[in-house]
Amino acid sequence: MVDNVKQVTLRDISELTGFSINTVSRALNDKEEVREGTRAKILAAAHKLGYRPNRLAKGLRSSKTGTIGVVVTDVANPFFSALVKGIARAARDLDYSIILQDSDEDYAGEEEAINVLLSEQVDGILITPVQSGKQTIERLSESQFPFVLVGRYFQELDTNYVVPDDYLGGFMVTEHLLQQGYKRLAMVNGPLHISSARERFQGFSDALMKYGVPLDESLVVNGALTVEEGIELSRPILKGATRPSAVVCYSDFVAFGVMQAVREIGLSIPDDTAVVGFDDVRMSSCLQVPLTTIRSPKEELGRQAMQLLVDRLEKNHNAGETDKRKLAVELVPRESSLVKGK
Amino acid sequence: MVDNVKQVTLRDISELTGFSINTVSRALNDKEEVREGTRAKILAAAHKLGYRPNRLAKGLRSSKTGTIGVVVTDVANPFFSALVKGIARAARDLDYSIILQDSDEDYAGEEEAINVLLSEQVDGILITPVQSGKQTIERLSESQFPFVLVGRYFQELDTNYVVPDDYLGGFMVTEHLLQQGYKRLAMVNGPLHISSARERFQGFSDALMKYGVPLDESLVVNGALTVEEGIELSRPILKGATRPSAVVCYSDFVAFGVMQAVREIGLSIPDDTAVVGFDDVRMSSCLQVPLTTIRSPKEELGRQAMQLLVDRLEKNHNAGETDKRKLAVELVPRESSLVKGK
DNA sequence: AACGTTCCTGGTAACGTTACCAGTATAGCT
DNA sequence: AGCTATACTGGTAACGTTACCAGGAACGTT
Repeated sequence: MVDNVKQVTLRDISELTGFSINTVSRALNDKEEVREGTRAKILAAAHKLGYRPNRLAKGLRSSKTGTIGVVVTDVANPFFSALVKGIARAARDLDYSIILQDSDEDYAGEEEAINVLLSEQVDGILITPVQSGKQTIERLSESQFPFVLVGRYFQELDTNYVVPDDYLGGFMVTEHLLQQGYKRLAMVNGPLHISSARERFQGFSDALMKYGVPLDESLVVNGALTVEEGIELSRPILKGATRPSAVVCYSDFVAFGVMQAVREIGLSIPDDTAVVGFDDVRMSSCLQVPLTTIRSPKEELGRQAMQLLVDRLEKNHNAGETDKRKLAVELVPRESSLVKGK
Repeated sequence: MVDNVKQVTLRDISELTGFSINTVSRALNDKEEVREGTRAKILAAAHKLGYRPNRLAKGLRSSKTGTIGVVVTDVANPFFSALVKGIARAARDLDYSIILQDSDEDYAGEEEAINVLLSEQVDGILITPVQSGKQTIERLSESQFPFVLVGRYFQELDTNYVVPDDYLGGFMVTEHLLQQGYKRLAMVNGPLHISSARERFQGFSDALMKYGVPLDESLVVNGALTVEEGIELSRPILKGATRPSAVVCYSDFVAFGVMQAVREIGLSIPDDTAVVGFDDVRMSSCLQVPLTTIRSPKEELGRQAMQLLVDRLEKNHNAGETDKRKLAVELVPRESSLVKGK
């Protein structure tokens, strides 16, 4: 029940029941050394008054706030909002609160966000790093402050992280195209400072190698994050001399842009040009030509990251070693890459 | 800079500079009664030590935490994540933090979320109410706790709110269809306990009346929120005896579902059946047949709600009267409702 | 020179909670 | 009955901050 809102304190319960504040505190925190009858009376009084512990005071005294800071690069992006959803769910289950910060894919913003979170005395931080710099994360790491990277990581840094297996994803989707018979593969990739962009490219290129198909560097472009960038960056490739028969995109968003560019030129999907994405955003299956993509377990990434962080905080669970997780991804073949008649 | 992470206190600065804790506090809070030289020394020391105020202690003492609670029904929904984005941006600008809770479109979840937020001593709450019950909000209202409803509101409750003009949106999009020559209009609406569903329907029905088109109740169905529900609920209507020539949907999501159902039956959009949505989610323009929709100013809703709340908190700005805002929406006509040759 | 005024600074207490230690009462033992 | 052990309870201090009041120095005024 959302009872009255003014602060009810241990003191009020103490006065109502006649027990000291100490006893009241112990009773409410399930400490053992309280007589059952006493505890019952106190609990009843607490309920009656609508007692709600003051987490500030609790946090100040015990230096555990039960609050986790979360920094994402863009909440409005469905990938990250799904991640946040997973984090929020896990937080509720584990009885933590989350303070959300949006870095807007900006390095200074990330730094500022972390500072605010530290000022808020959060117990730990979950962060999808911007990755245009790594000092911030390095500092956090050196300071021993508990944090977990989610969705992106630094290969060269020894930190906890929970990410999708982007390399394998890149490999799988490329192999899929090759098996479908597509030969001239292009890639409209994200900015290379982002780990997932690098890994997906690596998978892409390794798959080509495995199938003996040479990598045509003129068909690879980097830096696309949005629909618009997908359109802009794919145009030159699609209009170039050696038109690709299939385009691997950094994300579903970018794929939407590429699809638009393809149609703009008058080509059809998938007959003239196959397009594949990454993430499996909700809408990708709703397109008239549904998008082939790699499904990453978005909510699960958030859930596991949260769980990992809390485990570290509460159990001090092998605090020495870092925990690095790459979650399995899944190829979701749809029409945008299916050869007619197959 | 993300400096070292261990807590630096006023005490540390006090010891380093030789001034008392009080003076240090005053200097850092820009109080007037501190000599300039003193202030400079203190600021320098604070910077050197990497001082970061402890917001718990600050909040405990001053009963202002600089933290706002945010409750949404589903962060993973692009409409709400855009809203959160706006809130997060405004929060950063206004120097507030936000604690995010996801009620999962569940009434008990909402109640729980609010209780947690109160326990966190937030200064105020922004909430998109679930609306399957209103007691929670009523209690909040009675208790005088500062809060603002965002995106949804209760017509019968006198509270602050910032919502899109759903009535007008429903009216505009319906009028648009009628002007395009569509006559047999269906509506796949959301659950009627949600204010926006009721208002959009009202706009729909008033527009029909204005144009002298009778409302066919067999073409109206309620309760759709997701893509799947859009598919399921529209099927009977589309397969019914009196097939509609156009379908007004509760949201873009629902419209995606309806579009799928339409194609499934073998009809084409917009020639056989026009489909229009609501919200203008990012992807709606990327479809092969781009979706006509009503654009609601999602980030702006969040921004204004935050601004309103903070104004109330800080300026105690006409605390008596509630502030009710309906933001303008915009018709975005696209192919999914454009008659050939027009 | 004595006085009030202004400006700056420090001391003390408090916000609500919990940790630690000390105290009291009861029970169990000889 | 007297003793120790046990079970429960209360007192005090502290977390880091700010509000309030008081004190002291420096200055100008008469």
